[in-house]
Amino acid sequence: MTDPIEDSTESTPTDFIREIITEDMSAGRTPKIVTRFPPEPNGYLHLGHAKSICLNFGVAVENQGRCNLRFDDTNPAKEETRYVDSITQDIRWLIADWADQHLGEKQLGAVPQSQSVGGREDNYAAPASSGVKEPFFASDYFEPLFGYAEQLITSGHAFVCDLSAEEAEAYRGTPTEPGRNSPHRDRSVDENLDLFRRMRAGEFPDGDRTLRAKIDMSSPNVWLRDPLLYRIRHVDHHHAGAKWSIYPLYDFAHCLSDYIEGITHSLCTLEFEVHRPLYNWILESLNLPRTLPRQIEFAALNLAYTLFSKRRVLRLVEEKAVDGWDDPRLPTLAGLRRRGVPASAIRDFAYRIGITKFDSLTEAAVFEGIVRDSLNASTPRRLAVLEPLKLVLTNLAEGEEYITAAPNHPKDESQGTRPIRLTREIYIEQDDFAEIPPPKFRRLKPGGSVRLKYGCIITYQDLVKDEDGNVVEVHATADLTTRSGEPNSGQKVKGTIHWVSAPDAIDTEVRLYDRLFNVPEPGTAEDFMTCLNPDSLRIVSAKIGPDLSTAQSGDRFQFERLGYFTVDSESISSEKPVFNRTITLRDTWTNK
RNA sequence: UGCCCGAUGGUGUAAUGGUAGCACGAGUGACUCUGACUCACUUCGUCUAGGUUCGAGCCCUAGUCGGGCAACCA
Repeated sequence: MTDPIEDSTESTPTDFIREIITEDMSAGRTPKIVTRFPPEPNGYLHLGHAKSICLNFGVAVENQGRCNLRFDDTNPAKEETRYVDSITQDIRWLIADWADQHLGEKQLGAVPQSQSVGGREDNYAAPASSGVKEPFFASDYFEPLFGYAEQLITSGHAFVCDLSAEEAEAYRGTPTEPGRNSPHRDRSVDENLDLFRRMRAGEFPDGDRTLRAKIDMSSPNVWLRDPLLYRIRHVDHHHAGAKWSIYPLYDFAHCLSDYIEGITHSLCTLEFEVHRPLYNWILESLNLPRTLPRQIEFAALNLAYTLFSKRRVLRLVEEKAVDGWDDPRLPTLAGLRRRGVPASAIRDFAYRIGITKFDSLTEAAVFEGIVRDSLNASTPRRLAVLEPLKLVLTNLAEGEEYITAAPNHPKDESQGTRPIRLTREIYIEQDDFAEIPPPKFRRLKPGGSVRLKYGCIITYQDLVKDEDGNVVEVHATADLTTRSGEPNSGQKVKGTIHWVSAPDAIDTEVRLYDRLFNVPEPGTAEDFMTCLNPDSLRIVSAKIGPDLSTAQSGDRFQFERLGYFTVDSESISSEKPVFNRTITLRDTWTNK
């Protein structure tokens, strides 16, 4: 395989971030591009993360660089190992065979090495080139981070503050009013150092003291008003263990984690824009020997009819609106995978939407169109009937049968054919018959004819109703001379419908997924739980043939005229495959 | 009533002082043993007002509208 990017259906995108990076490269500001994807292990990855992953890995691939996977795990109260595992798995699935060789990981168990750069001590977390690897963890940097905090104290850039959370908030002022200096702001370096070390030693209870940067309480940017650097938390850490009773906050940990890993471009979403001066302030206050990373912000993804926020998705899970984090209706990577969406479709989508600083709302049709495109090219075709109606071909005898070789793909002959058996009794889709048809109805109706896909042309004869007046059976006659290979096979009729032979038919569960919300922006509603689409999941008992009954977990098919379906990965224990509908075919008829 | 950021067809984006283009959607038609795919055609845009310039979507000023920021979250 050549450059994997060239194998994508999309050409390499250009955007303002890639322009900056290209310029930094050509100006010689950095010999190699290193980016990072820094998830917090407190939830599942979703489509919004995929945009960031594809940006960070894309930039790395295009510049022969590297993208580190780093867990931003500085808040042990909210983070869990199970999320570390799911995130790692999701990323590997998304980037495998595309950017995998650009994934930066470290040697299992490695911690940053102290090295001397230009006579100054430095900490560097090197990527592993071979051996057993694992992702990077911000929590592996707690020791050097502590050292950097001591340096900040020593140089008069940080102090220990005894204010409670409520007091600190009151001292901070408001966006329009300046804050006031903490009464502890002018402690001596020695006292600060002593207090900070005792914080680490666990001498004080949670919330008793904090380490704060000493910047400017009257800054118009509230993030520069002596922001917190460390807080006391007597909790064990899922990765670092029971060693710590103080934990660094995002602003302190993130910029230094970037630095320690040699990140050149730290790409994040727009809400961190106002943090950038602090990001730079911390790094510039430390007299670090290597080139400093540069933070650049871009707009997060918003997709119509869906929600990304972890808090909200968690509520959907907890209140059982969906069936877990990998529910196929969720925009989580795990959910999309289970839904049958290929990783390549998600990558194409990430490229297609572009990178800007404009807070946009992407139409659902963009994503859906790309999923259809990616599935259309090579997904094998099958016939399946979702809501069966019995049809009897009255001119065929019981036991009479005709076998046709049906192509597995209309444009890819290399996929070969499979046998299809036409018999006296078959099932057709309820929607494909109308006793009183609407205008331009091209399916079976009284007095009309249609073609059975891969079968022959049939002509309506009569119907059978139950006592409630529902059509329970349709009778028709088959013109066997119109079968493939027969003299009249070229005969035209207005419609073609799909069907399954009754003796061959097996009942199996098919889950028809639709959008979870019925409003474009559920996140802006008073309560998004009131916007749930009651029909987001419909379970039907469908008729499938023998060519589908042995399908394996993860297999994908197009059920002709219906959509794309995949075998549910969580239902493998049952003898028959359970199918999830990935997406319908484009439909230019139903809405007319 | 502070600071930061943004604004190009219905939507997402490109044009980096020199012809406003692409994709998706929508509409119409062709084709069709999938009302799919494919193909053809059509529709539709630079937030406002000034300024600089031979020339402004792009640069400057002011305004309007939208987003973000005052967690011991990230």
